[in-house]
Amino acid sequence: MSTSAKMALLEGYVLVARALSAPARLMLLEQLAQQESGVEALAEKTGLTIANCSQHLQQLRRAALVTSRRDGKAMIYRLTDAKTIELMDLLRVVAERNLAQVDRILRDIWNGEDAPKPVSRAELAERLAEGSVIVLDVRPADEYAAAHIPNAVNTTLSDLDQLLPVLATDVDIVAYCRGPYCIYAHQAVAALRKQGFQAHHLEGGLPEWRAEGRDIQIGVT
Amino acid sequence: MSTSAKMALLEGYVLVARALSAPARLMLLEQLAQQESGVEALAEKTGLTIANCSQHLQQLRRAALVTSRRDGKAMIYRLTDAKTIELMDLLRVVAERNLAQVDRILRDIWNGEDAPKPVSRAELAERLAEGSVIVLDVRPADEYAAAHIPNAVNTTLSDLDQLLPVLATDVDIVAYCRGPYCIYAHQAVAALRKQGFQAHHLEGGLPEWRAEGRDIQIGVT
DNA sequence: CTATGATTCAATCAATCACTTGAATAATAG
DNA sequence: CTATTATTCAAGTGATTGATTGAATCATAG
Repeated sequence: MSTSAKMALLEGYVLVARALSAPARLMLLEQLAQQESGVEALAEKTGLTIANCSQHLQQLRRAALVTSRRDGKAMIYRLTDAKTIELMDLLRVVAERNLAQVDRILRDIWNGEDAPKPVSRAELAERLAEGSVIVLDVRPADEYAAAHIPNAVNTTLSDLDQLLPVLATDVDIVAYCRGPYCIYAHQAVAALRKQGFQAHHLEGGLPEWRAEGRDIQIGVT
Repeated sequence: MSTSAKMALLEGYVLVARALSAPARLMLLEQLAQQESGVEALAEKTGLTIANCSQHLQQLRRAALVTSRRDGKAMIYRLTDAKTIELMDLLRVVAERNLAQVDRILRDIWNGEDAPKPVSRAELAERLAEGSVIVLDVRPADEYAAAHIPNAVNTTLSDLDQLLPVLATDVDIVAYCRGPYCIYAHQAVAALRKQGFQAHHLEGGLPEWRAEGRDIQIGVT
């Protein structure tokens, strides 16, 4: 019992770790951290086939990281526990601290310079109230439509160039995307800074902003 | 670049998650959280063959969770970063919160009752100073010999029965082992409570106690 | 009750993993 | 230099994983 209980526990931990050890599943979890979703929506967002997506979701469910409920003929998945987001975040931190491979990719985004310090949510809220900042939402249009920070301008990385001419050069820009796993905001900030803009990225993403109960503009579902 | 950079980052995170997804490697990390060690010592502690242990260690090194240095003809491995311990701990918490399978094993240890609240390190230190507590070190003898909490009594689970008759029934007992991954202390406390003793387990284990700079009795190396 | 549509299951294949065995490397003792 | 000891490498085996395809399930609409 002594050793076997320990092994059984370890196998439980391993089940969770295994669930996090496929890029497809990390993408699914990132997406589910935004909002609960059906299989088809998740498949489209992640670029997986529906059957494959379904199987990854079931693997996540086996590890109890997600739960599902039926809504008509659709199955809706959601995160079981917000702790999972913390776990993914810590996974990211450990990887970024230790893995040269990851560090290099992040450096590439910033063209060798150090990443600028992120803007805290409290600071952004304050500056939003003053109106002394432009907020950029670098997520797909449908996610922007569902919910966004008030007065945020929606753009994608590829459309950013078109937006450049109309942006004021003397006002700070704060970009955000989905959250810590999402690098759209980083890439947008890097591109903006290259053009001479005063750009920063928001700490975390929309889910974190929302979780703090901050002001939000909700669209039609 | 946009998508491929993201995929490359995800693969980095996956590398770390994969490193945590084998029981053997979790055992190795738990052991390395105690102290840096050579391959042979680790193999013996974990019950792995030396070659197998070496390969797991290299997998951990590939994920940059451990680093190695040479000492004479021995390779000494140690944790790269204390954050890894946090990551393992959070992995444990998520698994225990969500996985019925894990919860059941823990319940089995406590015979269906809820686990008693652990004793904080501050509280134990205070009561040690008063002398109003018996401390039980439920780790293998060699680890006890290397370092232990002052005045702690060393025992193993199998030897616990022999110790029972000599223990005072009117004094609280606090048991500890390696840390959060180690369930010896839990099992010892459960056994003691079954016999009517006032037993609790220490929050964390010896590494945590040590990390706080608390009093410790160090043996010969 | 039958048809429809969303999701899951089942079967398959290539790739990877954990483990074992035996040989190869590297540092020290004699 | 040679023998010894600690560790790693290399090759092989069985088991598991991720992805694909097509069939099967299940709740609702008609």
